[in-house]
Amino acid sequence: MTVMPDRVPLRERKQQRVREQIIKAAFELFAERGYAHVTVADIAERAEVGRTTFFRYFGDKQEVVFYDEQAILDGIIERHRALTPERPTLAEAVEHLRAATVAICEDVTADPERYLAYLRLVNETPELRDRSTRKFALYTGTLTENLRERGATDLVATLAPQLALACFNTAVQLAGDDPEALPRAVDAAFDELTVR
Amino acid sequence: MTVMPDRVPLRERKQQRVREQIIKAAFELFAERGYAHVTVADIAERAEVGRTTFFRYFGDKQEVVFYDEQAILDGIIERHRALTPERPTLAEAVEHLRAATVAICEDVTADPERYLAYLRLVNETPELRDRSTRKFALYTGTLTENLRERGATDLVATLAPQLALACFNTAVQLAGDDPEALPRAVDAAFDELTVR
DNA sequence: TCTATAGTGGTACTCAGTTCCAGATGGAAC
DNA sequence: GTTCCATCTGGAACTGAGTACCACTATAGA
Repeated sequence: MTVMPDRVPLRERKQQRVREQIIKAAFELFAERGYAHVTVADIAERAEVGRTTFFRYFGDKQEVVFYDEQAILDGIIERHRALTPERPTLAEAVEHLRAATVAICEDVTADPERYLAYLRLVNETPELRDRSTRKFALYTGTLTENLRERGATDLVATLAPQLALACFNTAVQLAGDDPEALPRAVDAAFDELTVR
Repeated sequence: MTVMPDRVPLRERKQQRVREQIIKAAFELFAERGYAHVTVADIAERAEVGRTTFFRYFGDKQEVVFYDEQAILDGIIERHRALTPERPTLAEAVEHLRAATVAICEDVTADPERYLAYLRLVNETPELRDRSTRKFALYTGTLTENLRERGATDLVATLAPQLALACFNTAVQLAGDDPEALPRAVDAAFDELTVR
């Protein structure tokens, strides 16, 4: 998934390994006992690192769940930045976000097993649901900045990502636990939307 | 604000007083030092109750911030339930939600001082932002149920509240710290939205 | 006035998250 | 290989949120 430049220092490879160990240990334990019944100490122990190290790699217990998603969505934002036209109307902005949103869905459901595990975990844990929406707010915020830089009006720049998010959330709900259905559901939601 | 039935038992009146004391103490302290630098023990002490009692009244430290909002928005949902037509199209559903959303804004900004204090508090505290969005998700969920009961399709029932929320969020961002501007901003956002 | 019941607050606990520090380790220079 | 520096590690000790338990008190109702 990540492209390795030649001559990766030993130190960085080691850190990468530790990060993966922690994520692996965490997801195993969450699957076994559920998020609430796993302590950070448990994760650290199974990953064979100190508790302190866990917090150095992931700011808090929740973050370990979202580490992957971060990378995927960063990529989407990058792609979106390149594609958005100058001074877009709301309709144009929404149309470009539709493409980006469908792309997100395809990335996210590329590994259906993992996606479902993630979905189950987040759905059954209120804290994680909260955090998940924080992530999304962060992305809409970044997309809004992109649109402003491209000369969109304040209203367009703010509203377009919010509408896209609304369609995405709707699609996630409607698709339920069928990853295959997600991209089509996104399209269906966007189809209902005709903006000025 | 709340209608008192005659013959309110002493016990209940006392509990009401305690609840108000806690809320008052909490908002005072948050204003003085910021959310993060106030402990639950501090709040309990100023409200002259035990720490245990705080947690009995409000499940956690965050909840005390949102106690009022809960009541206001419950009212809106009640109102919405009464007004929604049978088998609404997406356009109809959105139009009714526009009215409900404007009403929310008017209620919320009825006391501008309080609204601004609340806004500042939530904006500067990530945890509270998270929790706030959870509340909203709860409302969209309830509105979706209402719409389903009224015979709306799954897509309409799910999408309409999400779109309304998108407009609301957009309006809050655009209005910034000017409570007066909020209802107009909501209308402006909805005006951009033409649905099938 | 008496009694069942519900609310109160204190104590002690678990766990998340932070701070500090001493020791280990990789990288670079010689 | 040796030395030195910067960085990473994990342990210890701490704060604060949230929970469980329990003895005490005050209210409602007879």
